[in-house]
Amino acid sequence: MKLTAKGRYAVMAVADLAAQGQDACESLSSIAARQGISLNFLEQLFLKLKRAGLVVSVRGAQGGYRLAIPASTMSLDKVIHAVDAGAKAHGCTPEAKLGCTGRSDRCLTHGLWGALETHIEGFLASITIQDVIDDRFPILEAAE
Amino acid sequence: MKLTAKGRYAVMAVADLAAQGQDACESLSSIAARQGISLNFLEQLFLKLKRAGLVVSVRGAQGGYRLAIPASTMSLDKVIHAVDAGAKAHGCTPEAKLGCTGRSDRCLTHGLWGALETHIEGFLASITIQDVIDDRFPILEAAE
DNA sequence: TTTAATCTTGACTAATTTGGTCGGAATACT
DNA sequence: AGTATTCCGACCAAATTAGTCAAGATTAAA
Repeated sequence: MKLTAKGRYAVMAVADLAAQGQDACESLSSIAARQGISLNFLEQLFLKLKRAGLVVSVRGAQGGYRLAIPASTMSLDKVIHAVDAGAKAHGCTPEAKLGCTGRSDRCLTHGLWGALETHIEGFLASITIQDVIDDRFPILEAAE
Repeated sequence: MKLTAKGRYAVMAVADLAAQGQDACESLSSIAARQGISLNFLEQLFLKLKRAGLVVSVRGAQGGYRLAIPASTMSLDKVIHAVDAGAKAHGCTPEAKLGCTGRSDRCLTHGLWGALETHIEGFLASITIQDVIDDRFPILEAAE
């Protein structure tokens, strides 16, 4: 799970699309204009979002994109995973356990990073695009 | 808050040091040997850890590093912040709110990334080096 | 049937970050 | 004096990021 600007832009763009109405069909150019994101960059993002089945495209003139599932069931981790696909899990957990067992007698942080990953993912999974539109975050303890 | 290999190495190294005993004075070469980390790289990390007041150095022959505070009070976020200093906060919260207000009528993800950051930080703050040594993680729900 | 709007796709790139090395001082113990 | 160690900045290669460009496919409208 990476938390990059790309993921943030994707969330912004999807939220913008959803804010136009549940079944609104919006062109990328209008989203780009509203959110101040480059059109070409948006295309890149929505291509991945489409492949992930989060949005559907309407081709041709007057075309655009539409949500494939309701905003209230579209969790943030889905959106972020879609655009940051192939994100290598950090930590020593991937298949080969690189430099973990075998080198030192015991990798002290082996399970830790996995637990952290799980934690973050759980948090993002608990928030939906609808929550973002409504400015409502489930657990916002001490955030400014 | 960045979660990079550098931060993980730092946690590993500090945990290794702490595992040698609360007031043990260990040279970086022995830690490097045990953990399979390059000596030069470790120096870089411990320099920052020292500046952050987490460890104290003993120069000269037979010198090394020692914990500056008990392992049971050294939380992971302190360690990670120390080595990943200057980490730019991601999101639109830094000073100028780049491309946030003023461009679109409202930034939909403004508070969100801050909340996420807070959340991760809280998680890391709840775990201490002692916990890592004891292989005990506060809340390990579904992690392998 | 044109035409124009729009999506689709992959290749490319400039800048930044990451993880790490090198070489040399400074310092302190023996 | 000699040696082990920390200190510290410069440097570097590879990966990643964020983003551009160009060309093509598809469809709606005129």
